[in-house]
Amino acid sequence: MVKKIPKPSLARLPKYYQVVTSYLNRKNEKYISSSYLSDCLNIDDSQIRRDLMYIEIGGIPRVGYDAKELRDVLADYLGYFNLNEAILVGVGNLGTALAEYKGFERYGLSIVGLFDSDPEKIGNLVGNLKVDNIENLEQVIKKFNIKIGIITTPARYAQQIAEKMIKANIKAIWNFAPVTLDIDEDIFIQDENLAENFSFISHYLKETEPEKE
Amino acid sequence: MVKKIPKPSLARLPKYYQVVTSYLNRKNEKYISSSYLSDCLNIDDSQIRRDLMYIEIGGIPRVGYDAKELRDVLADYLGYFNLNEAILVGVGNLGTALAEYKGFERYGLSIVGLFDSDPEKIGNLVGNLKVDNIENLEQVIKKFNIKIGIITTPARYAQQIAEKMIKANIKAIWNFAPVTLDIDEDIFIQDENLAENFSFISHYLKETEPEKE
DNA sequence: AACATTCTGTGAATTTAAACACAAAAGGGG
DNA sequence: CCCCTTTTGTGTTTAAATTCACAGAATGTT
Repeated sequence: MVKKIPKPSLARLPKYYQVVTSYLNRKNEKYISSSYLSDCLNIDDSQIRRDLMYIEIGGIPRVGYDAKELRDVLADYLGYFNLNEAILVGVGNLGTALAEYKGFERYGLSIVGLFDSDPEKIGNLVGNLKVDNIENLEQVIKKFNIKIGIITTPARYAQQIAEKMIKANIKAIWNFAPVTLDIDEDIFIQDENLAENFSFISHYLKETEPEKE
Repeated sequence: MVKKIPKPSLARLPKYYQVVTSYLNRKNEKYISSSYLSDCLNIDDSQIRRDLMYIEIGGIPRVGYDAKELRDVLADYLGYFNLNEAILVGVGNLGTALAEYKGFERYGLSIVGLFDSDPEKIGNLVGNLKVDNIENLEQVIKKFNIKIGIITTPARYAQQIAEKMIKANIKAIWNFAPVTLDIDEDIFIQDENLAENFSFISHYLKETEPEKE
């Protein structure tokens, strides 16, 4: 068996996908080289070749990788060709933005249900979906065999929502609430913490501009 | 001079901040230990102690770290006490969500200007800010000496917006557009690519459920 | 058809990060 | 006041990721 792809390599694959896609849109070239990708992304070229060996694609020496094939192999490997239906809990600003965002479609993500506990919101139309009562969450997940749950609630509700999702047999959670979910089951959790990422900027600015003492 | 903090360590600090903050809100304890943090976050306890040595805080053997002090040292180190004013370009769904999001305040981030090129949007009120014409971007950045630019435009505009920001002497860019910005200047770029992060989920689901062949 | 060039694929070396392991410090209990 | 337990701080080890370096393949050129 082939060695499992390391996490950092997996994290780079979507970047390759992005570059090769835009390359195909802009240029009329059949092949793309690791050095081109390297220039676009500031990633060592041997690193790129090594990453591409994990997914099963071969390049041609002196020529490069078949660009269309590379794009499709990446898309397949990353699961973009699969239909990934998700439900979202917490129809605030962020939840609404995600629900209405069109950019996910090409990655196979389709948000098919919205839930909230606020009576003011239940029944409202967001995008082309009606906000459903959180009470119905488990039932809907089970009925439609939904695999992905997106949590955009305030932090204090996230844990209990996650537990409900898991009880309904969800497989992966995309968590935008700023808490670390405490989960025993073998569920895939992807945490997305905007404030956390802002810290990099905040710290950088503090480092570079020590205005006071 | 003390050794520079490694990127992975820096990335963990906001998590410590989050845990110690909630710890202080919930419990009435003066001290917090690395093993407690370790349990909450699933991070090796010696790793945590090593991380905390980069910021200048000392713990007490057999007792732990002073929780309030830890929280404040983290906040200071991460720049949360600084006022970080930012302008945002691209008032779509995501831009609106970020502009209206209250959660950034406690990290010192304040969005003080919104810009768009769409005449339909210019003049609209989003949160308590009026959307300004993109033409005025450079002028406003310079006038108020803004350090942070947030890009939530479609991918194809991101590069040119970034260049305008840089011309106006911005210091850091938080880029939500799914492109790699090509920048020579010594500017801090923080890329935020939701679709990219969704790939982890997508790939996981594909791995665990090989439905077809 | 020999040669130069350019790109892939991959062992080997290097660098970086994480985990282990334990001495030393602090405090509590008998 | 001595021993036991807990927790920090850190030298050392292990593991992982990245980079180096180069053989070998494909192609163009003279």
